[in-house]
Amino acid sequence: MGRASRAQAAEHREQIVATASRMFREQGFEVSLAELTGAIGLTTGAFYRQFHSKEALLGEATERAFEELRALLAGFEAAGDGDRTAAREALIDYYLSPEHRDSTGTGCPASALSADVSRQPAESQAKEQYIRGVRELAGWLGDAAPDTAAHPPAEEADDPAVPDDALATLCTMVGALVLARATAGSSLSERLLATARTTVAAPGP
Amino acid sequence: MGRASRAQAAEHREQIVATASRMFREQGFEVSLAELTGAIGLTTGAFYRQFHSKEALLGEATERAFEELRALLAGFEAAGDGDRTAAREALIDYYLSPEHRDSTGTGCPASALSADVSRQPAESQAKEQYIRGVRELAGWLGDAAPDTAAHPPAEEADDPAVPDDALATLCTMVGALVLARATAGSSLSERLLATARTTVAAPGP
DNA sequence: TGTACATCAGTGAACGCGCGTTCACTGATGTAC
DNA sequence: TGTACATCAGTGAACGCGCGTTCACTGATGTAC
Repeated sequence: MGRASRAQAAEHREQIVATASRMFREQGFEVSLAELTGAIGLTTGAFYRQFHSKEALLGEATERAFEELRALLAGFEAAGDGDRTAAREALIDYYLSPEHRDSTGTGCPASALSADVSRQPAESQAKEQYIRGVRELAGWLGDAAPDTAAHPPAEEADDPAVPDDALATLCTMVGALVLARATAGSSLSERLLATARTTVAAPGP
Repeated sequence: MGRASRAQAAEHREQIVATASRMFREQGFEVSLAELTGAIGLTTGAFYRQFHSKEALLGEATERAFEELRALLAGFEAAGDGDRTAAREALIDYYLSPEHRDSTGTGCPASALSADVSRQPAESQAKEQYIRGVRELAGWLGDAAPDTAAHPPAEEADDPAVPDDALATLCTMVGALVLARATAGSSLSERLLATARTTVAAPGP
């Protein structure tokens, strides 16, 4: 191929992170560099011109996946035009849909990467990015919650931006999605999604 | 070593399944046969005297993990001495404890194996065993639910043994556990467990 | 109960393969004049 | 604006290694008489 231009090299780096972010969510962190770089027409040698190691990519790809989620949330906010309750409901409808269940690669990394991140060492970039991303997602759910006035004052909690009911809602959403994916093909899968939708649509007492 | 007796061979098979059931939950299905058999003092050659392939082990190990869960549930029932509400509360206390979070290998396979099972083909033994196990766990939660009288008649649902509120409770429990594991080491982790415990202890409206 | 022999659980080395990583090389890109 | 040359993104082959699986072999176990 000869030497690519700086703009092309930057674009290749971008493609590697974007593709890794998608393939890691679909198939886990064990996707090989050959498969990853092959998907965008490069060889593994090119990878090492851009990254120090595969491990370095895990962190960047995790960060990228949560950036895509952030853009999705912003889209729901924009569509709601200031109505945060509507934005929250739009997210929930998407999150607990069969479409989201069946498109892991472009879906929520809090669900898709949970097992891979659990097996990463405590100091890893992937884990740090994951925790930051989950905190942000829970915070968004809290900001958008219908009963915002009921939230305790910020200084009472460890994670001031995240009220308890938002955490509980996130647990139900993530649990429903990971269970629906693992049971896909059985009647349980759709029921899990539908039941969770009903549960989180109306916040508990 | 020479030839082992039939009883020893059966015991070795038993050990392989039990060890796989634990290691797969801890590290995923990608644990190597060398590491697995090495953990009980055998070589990979011995494995193939007992199993047709690694894939065959995935199904048996998944089944075994859910058998261990069934024994745990039976233990809670026995301890409750007929009080199923107490048994349900005991399971929830265990399920959403830091101890359960930190002992994936001996913990609930519905949470520990969800990602691995999601990536298995639809017809795989592992997936079939997983679905059966999740249905049983949800059914147990439904049987033990405090408001049993409120359940709809059996013929209305796809999975007659599993009422909706048991599915919702299971989603919250599994979501809390997988998120707590992925965020272990951060303050979010304990909060997820504690919040989920409060949420599922008192069933919603 | 003892002996002769077939069985077969487990060993250990080999197989082809794909992994992450490295590196000499290529040749278009970017720069200095 | 043109020319000479240094830079460096990407190639492709190689590296050591571990993977799942196979198989000739060992020798204690199980069985037939």
